Amino acid sequence: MKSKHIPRATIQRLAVYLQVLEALNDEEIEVVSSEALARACDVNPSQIRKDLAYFGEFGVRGVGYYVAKLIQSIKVSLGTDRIWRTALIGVGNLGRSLLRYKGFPKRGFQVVAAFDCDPFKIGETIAGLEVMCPRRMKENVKDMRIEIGIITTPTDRAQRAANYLVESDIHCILNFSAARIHVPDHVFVEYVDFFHHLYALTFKLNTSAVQRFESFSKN
Amino acid sequence: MKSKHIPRATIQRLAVYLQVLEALNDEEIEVVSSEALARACDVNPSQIRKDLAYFGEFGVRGVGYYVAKLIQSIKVSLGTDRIWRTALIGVGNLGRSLLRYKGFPKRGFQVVAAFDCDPFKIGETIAGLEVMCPRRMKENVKDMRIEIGIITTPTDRAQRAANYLVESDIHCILNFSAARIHVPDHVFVEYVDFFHHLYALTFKLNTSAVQRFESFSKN
DNA sequence: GCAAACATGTTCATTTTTTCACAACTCATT
DNA sequence: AATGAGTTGTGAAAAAATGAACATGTTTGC
Repeated sequence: MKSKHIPRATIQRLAVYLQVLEALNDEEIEVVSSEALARACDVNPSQIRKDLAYFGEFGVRGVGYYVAKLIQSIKVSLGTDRIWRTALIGVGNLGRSLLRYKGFPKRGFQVVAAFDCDPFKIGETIAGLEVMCPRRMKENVKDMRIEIGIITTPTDRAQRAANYLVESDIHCILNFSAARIHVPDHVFVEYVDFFHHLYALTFKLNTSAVQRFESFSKN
Repeated sequence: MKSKHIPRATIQRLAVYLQVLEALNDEEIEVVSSEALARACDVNPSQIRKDLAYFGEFGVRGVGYYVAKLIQSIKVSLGTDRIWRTALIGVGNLGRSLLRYKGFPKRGFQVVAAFDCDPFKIGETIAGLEVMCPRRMKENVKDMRIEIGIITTPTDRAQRAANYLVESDIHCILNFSAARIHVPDHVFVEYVDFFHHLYALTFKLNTSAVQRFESFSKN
């Protein structure tokens, strides 16, 4: 395997494989073929083999993939074979929900600090974390070894939150707000918005409705 | 423009364009060029022009795109120039948060029914909706003209929820649970999991760390 | 020990997506 | 009216992703 650029789509699929493999593991299934895994993930078997080949040779010819080992290999490939320490900025409804969410550690993450610029929220304790002023972010990021920032502010506060994060030397941002944010080149930003998925659905509904209409008109 | 298959990536980008355009509209900017929009969305200008060309000719040569008109055109293209009626299944933490979330109408959606199989939850009223038993789903879907189902159950209940939806003649499912669900071919499913985005970040962090290490070793 | 069945890793052809480059068109200015 | 600067829509080229095919390796059964 030679080092090469890895498609973003591959990373997304790896996340899916991981989820399906965890389910297989829970069912105490020990070995899986690319074909069986492909059926479960609704992709092409070669696709899976190729995706995995970017990172190494994890399977056994004539046998398949050992589920537990493959899970571990994918976690290493994605970088989630350890716990990443994150900070959350913006303690509104969404922020509070995330702070109270128990599922982070299982997926390789931990929220270790919460920030909000609202003086009424600063000092409040949520899920064991004291809400802090963003002005104190830089020192906290350093002291607490925070590597990822999660923005859950309202749209109009997102850029300021991003600025605080960048000034605190964080290069990785997960942005739940509706704002596009501008950061230096070396900073990675991922945008989360479940409406995008709803749009994908309405688009399909729409076009399939149009198709039905058109074939109806022709007859 | 001839009718052709439209890439999924195009749909996702349209959603981004829409968000940026709404922001421009709020700033009362009336006209935008593909180049300016491209900068804001961090994509290639021709990409934008081509994405839009799938659906029609929305711009004016020598001028650019009229923001308000383009917003409307994209909404029509995505099918969100109206309100879609959705039902939510699974009234846990996430389900409750979504039911209480005020932002649906602005994005073209409305949650008009909530289901849960827990007898202690049935009858409870959340955000003005009475939680109902999934066994009553089919009649409700018909009566209330529900077109999209949103699954917010625990992982092990997701498939059953999907079955209820399919039996109720719903062809569109947004699945927030961690389970892959199996449905007939004519049913569309979209999966929402923000950890996938975190994985994309840790992957990049990991590889850029490796690269730094490797170039350090060489010197 | 050998053959048959199985399944991976990888190459190669195909398909899809992105980017480039430019003709076509608009508008402001002279 | 003509010129020039600006911008779209689109065909062609380039790049990237996908899928099929097969050589390579493993296991089972006889």
